[in-house]
Amino acid sequence: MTITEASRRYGLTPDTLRYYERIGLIPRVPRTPSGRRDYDETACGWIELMKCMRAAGVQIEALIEYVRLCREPGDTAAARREILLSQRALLQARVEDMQQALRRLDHKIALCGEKKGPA
Amino acid sequence: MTITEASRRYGLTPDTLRYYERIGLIPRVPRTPSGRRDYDETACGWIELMKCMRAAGVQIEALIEYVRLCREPGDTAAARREILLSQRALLQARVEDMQQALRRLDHKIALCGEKKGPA
DNA sequence: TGCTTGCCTGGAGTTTGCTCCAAGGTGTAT
DNA sequence: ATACACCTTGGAGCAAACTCCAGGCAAGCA
Repeated sequence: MTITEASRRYGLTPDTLRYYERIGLIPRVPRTPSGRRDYDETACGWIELMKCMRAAGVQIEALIEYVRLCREPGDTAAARREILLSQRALLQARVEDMQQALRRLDHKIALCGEKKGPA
Repeated sequence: MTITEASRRYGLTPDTLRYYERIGLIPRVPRTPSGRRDYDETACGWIELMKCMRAAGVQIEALIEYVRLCREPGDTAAARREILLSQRALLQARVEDMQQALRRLDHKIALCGEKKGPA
């Protein structure tokens, strides 16, 4: 699969896919003999995972470290688990912030015409 | 209340408070005769609201427009309601993205040692 | 009166995460 | 064979949201 096909499949631009690979957010994608990227199922799986994580706002640095650990030989399960747990906690906290803001918005929507202050 | 006191109260830096005022994210804060900011309850209310909204990732541009409508004379309730509703929808969508990522993280945490791929 | 600390403004610098561009190679169709 | 579309890399440019800084005023105090 070419970079343009992969970009359409996941709704990311070719530039973004090249950028993700360059910074190590996804592992190196296999190339054709002439040097062009040829996305296979594994490469697509990484894109899909990272699209999901980035849409949720997970820190790129943590994801890069996770990918690095996946490529490293030996048992990196504990270190990877650590990253996943810490990012899970951050995400959970952000969901709670957002739910608080949602309640607040609902409140303001309900009494919208009544006053113009911050309350 | 001085800017430093207000910044401590809300966990934002004085620079950030000045920045928020400069761009219109909060209305102009009253000054002492010598020109220093003197945060009253209304100003604090705005800070608290914006801290909540920004922590949730609500777009600054939308918030600035909301503040502008609050200061404008006349009935701006409908326009303000529109902003609140659209930002509510965006927030809701982002919460769902994050919950999807949370489920995915939980899945990966559960089978962490098993393999090193994206799945 | 001078020292230190805090605040003011306008503007420049930083970080993150893309996004665009130039120069050049490749592959297919006419 | 020669357009033309698509791909490559390295590097520059950009927008958002701060964050920092210089130069200067003001307030409390030894």
